[in-house]
Amino acid sequence: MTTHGEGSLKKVFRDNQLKATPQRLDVLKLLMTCSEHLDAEEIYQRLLKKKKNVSRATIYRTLEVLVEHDFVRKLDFGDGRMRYEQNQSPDEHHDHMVCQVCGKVIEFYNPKIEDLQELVAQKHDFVMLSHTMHIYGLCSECAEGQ
Amino acid sequence: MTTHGEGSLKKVFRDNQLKATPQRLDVLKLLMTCSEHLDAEEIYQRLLKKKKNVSRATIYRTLEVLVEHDFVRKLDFGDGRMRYEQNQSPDEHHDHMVCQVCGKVIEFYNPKIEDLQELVAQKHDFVMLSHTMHIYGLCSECAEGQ
DNA sequence: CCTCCAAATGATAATGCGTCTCAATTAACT
DNA sequence: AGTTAATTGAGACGCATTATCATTTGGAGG
Ligand SMILES: [Mn+2]
Ligand SMILES: [Mn+2]
Ligand SMILES: [Zn+2]
Ligand SMILES: [Zn+2]
Repeated sequence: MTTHGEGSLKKVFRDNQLKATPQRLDVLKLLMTCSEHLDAEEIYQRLLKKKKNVSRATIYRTLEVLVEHDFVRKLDFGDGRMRYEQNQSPDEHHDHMVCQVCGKVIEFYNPKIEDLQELVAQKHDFVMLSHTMHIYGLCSECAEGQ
Repeated sequence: MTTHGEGSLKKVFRDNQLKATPQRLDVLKLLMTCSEHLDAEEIYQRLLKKKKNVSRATIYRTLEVLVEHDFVRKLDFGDGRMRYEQNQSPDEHHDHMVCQVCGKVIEFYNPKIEDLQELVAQKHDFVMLSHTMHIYGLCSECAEGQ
């Protein structure tokens, strides 16, 4: 949970030969101070509310750049649009549980599953570069109300 | 690996109050005799080649019906289109490994992972209704050629 | 500061998968 | 065979995302 000053954020871009534009800084700052899993439109709307006008095209382009450089993870929960979350550190991986009623997202990390995934891949002479694991169902609150 | 006669396929639809139209039978027969993971366009093209002209709209509608009734599984490998595969039996689940170079799909089933997924869900008071697990990387052939 | 230019932006057109509409057709029951 | 509600085909439409291109701008160099 490091606090990110303005300069620190600019460094993120400049260290990668990218211009530190106000639009990029706005998008990155929003994601760094948000624990939710936002889609592009939600990012656009939240910035609007803060009088930060960034075009949708630029939001998509910035997200692409941030994903390429591993500052952001792009997630597909199967509802037709991609979601984005900060990627605190490249080694801090987690998977997701998504409630099909209220949309709540629960994050989890299970080292045993991670190890087994690697084993399964090896068994098939497959080089695992990434994986996705999504559990869909009902969160405790939504299961309660039947 | 049961062989499916024409009558057997018609039964699939009629048992569910659905008309056994030639278009639906064509789509179902193709999927039942195919071990690949086809998208809607590929299904359309393969039927065309066999002089079975089924409109794209009907293919989508038929797939929707087949998925609803658990004869077919709809898969999302994250490349922007859905893929479909026969669902031999409702209890015979498997997950997928996808080569990011050649697109090859390897199917696998790991009971330990399945059990752990259930445990993780329970730990969060989450009712798991389904899950997806995709391993992305390089198949043995593509890893070989560097 | 001032200049310069490749990189970035915004507006909007284009793409692509998938769904919807609606008139015409047809499966299946009597 | 006649009836009718379900299904089909053709094309319009929706929506998230990407591409285009004229305009703007970050930041290096002077
Ligand atoms: Mn997350
Ligand atoms: Mn499969
Ligand atoms: Zn819920
Ligand atoms: Zn391969």
